[in-house]
Amino acid sequence: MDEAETAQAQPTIYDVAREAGVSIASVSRVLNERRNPRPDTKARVMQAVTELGFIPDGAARALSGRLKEVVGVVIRRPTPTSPSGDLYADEEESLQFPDLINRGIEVAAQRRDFNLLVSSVDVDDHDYSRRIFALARKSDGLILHDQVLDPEQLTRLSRQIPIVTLAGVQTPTTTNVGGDNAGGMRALARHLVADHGFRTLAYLGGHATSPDSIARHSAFGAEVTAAGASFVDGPQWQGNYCAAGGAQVIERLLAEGAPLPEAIACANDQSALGVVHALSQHGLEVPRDIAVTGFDDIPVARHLRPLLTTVRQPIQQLGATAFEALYAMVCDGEPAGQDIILPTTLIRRESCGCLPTPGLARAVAG
Amino acid sequence: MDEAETAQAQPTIYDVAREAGVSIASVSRVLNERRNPRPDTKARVMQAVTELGFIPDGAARALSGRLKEVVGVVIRRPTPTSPSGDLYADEEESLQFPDLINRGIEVAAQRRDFNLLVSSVDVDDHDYSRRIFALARKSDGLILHDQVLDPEQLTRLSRQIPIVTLAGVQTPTTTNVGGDNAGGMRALARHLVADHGFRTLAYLGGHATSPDSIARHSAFGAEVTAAGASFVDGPQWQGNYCAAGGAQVIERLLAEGAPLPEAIACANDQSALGVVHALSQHGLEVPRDIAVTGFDDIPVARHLRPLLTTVRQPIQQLGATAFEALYAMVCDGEPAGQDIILPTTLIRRESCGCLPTPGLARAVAG
DNA sequence: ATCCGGTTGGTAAGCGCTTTCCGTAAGGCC
DNA sequence: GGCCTTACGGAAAGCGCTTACCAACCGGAT
Repeated sequence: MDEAETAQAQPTIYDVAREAGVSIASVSRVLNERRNPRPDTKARVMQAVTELGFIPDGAARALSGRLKEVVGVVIRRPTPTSPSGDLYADEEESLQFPDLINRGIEVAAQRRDFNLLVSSVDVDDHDYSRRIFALARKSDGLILHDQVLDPEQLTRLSRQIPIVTLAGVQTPTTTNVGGDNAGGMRALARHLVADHGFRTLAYLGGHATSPDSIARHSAFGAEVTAAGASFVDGPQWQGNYCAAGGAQVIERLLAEGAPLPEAIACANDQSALGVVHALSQHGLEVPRDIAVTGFDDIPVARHLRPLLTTVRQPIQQLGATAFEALYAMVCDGEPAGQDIILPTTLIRRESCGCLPTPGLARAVAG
Repeated sequence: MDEAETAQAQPTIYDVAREAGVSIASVSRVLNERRNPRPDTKARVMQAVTELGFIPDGAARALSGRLKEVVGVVIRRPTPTSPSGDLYADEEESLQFPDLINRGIEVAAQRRDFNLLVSSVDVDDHDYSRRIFALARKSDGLILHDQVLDPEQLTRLSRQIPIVTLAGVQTPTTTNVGGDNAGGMRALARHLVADHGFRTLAYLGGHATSPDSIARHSAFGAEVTAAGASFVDGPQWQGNYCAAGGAQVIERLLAEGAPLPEAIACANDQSALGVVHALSQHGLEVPRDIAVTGFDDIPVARHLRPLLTTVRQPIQQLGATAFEALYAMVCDGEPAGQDIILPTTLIRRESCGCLPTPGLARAVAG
């Protein structure tokens, strides 16, 4: 008999109770530290627990009125379109920013004994809302990256379960957490115009509907104009937060023979990465020929040549803050509808034309 | 009355049944497509469901004998030691390889309506095993990155729940999924020695206990020696899979005035990244002065200057394969104890001394 | 010794589902 | 029309846990 293989029998609380010669209530009380059981009861239970390798079933605990201790996280997976060949084939799958956010969420969640339940959706998935709703019922609360749900469904769902959005917009039933887009972009614009003297500047966007990208766009444009420089704008500057998208914008502009501005502020670092790459393919060197900047300050930005000038967001802290906000809603009944904005910092490195810091490319706060 | 705020009442199957004028059994049958209910019954249930916005509770479903539809994933979070200053402060938190694996798992899981439940552990966490065990009881099966559990506990846990390891070793009760370390490193060694004529080569390790790193080390060393070149080895070549670790190894060697080999094969791309960075800080240029290679072929490797020569693993496929193996164990009772090895490919780019591909840095399969 | 507040353990209800087991209605055949 | 087969709906059990609720028991005061 090959019972060694199929011995997937997980001990239940009844097994423990029988083994310890007590009732299941006592076992539960010992495990949850309720009502201070007598030392010898506690000892016998603990021994039975270790002996049997008992771990309480999460589903049963959750069902019994308590928390699931799970926070659902939804990220948007970019649609795999790779027009520029296989170079970017799965680059699009390297979502550094969301992954870092998730790590921030996870670290914060761990302190409360929560776990992350992750689901990704791609936009053209007709079925995405079903999956998000299913995720909702496996979780105590939801953290949504980007805009993965249309406002109507968001509202509906937020009546059933606490929701925190990242890079979304706050609603009466929903809390939002984000970085200070406007402040960061204004500082960047001032630096590029006032310190470097650039006269023509463009903003390379993220997703067209992204509130973050929209905010960055308008703050940058306004500040550039206010500083007396000219803001190059138009639909051809629409990227998608990915390196491939940034590269594509450059390729198109060059193919059309359009004149490039003196500086390009990208919606995020990944886009900037693609832009720098595409420019170098055409013999244009950053920052010698043109300045390029990013947003986020993802870790790899610190290993690129040239070192990327960017606006730093406290990425992990964004995630941690989102979790704490959600936790407060779940456990303390904290009301939703807040808008939490974390500060951003201009990081001047090389790609804007600042001189390389000799010896070590250490970040310089602006 | 502010009931608008606290109306967190999630409808249950009873509400639906009442609304539709049927029994809860019928509702369940409609939702799970069992026993082909009569059209009008189905219609009334469906209407009640949409009207109330009902979504079945995951915990209750799971408890009722079915699956949780959750796969637990444990990653090892590097201990935050940043000896080289704040440059690498949270670079260590950018775990590109694990994150890509997870994406692969997630995509595969989604096809089966599973979700990823993620937990990270850092090695010095005394409490890590409790957390992994808790995760186990919230999941139908576990996928473990690295070696996050000692063999004894692994065995114990694997008797209760199916486990697939990545980059571990397969055991009688556990299936392992990994890339072909030996094959990839042999091809790399041959290329470096035979095609480039390097005479002294070193391997910069990952974690000392990582089976992957050990396999890469010995395959590389053996092939280098077999090809007649000399293999530089020793404890000073111990990295930790992170850029910071790679940089540190170089810093120490240079500080000691030790002669560098002609080529350094790193345990993974992240290490190589740190190595290249550290070398350039000391005026050593890759590949002019020294050759450096990676392993994994993470997407950013394609944007580095110089383009990184590396051994490509099908990263996302590793994740997807791990999930499918686990799923087979969970649902079809597939026995454990398999060892699944996916092929690797040598990718010759620039950092080994190969000429840059003109125009486009496209991967060249070896 | 009797009574009484304070503890501690056991019993049982119930969380929201799935599923088995019946009962009944509907349809096919003689 | 009566009988058998088949199809579907409903009642109820039960998944593994938490937590009232209640019984028993402790020591101290009377």
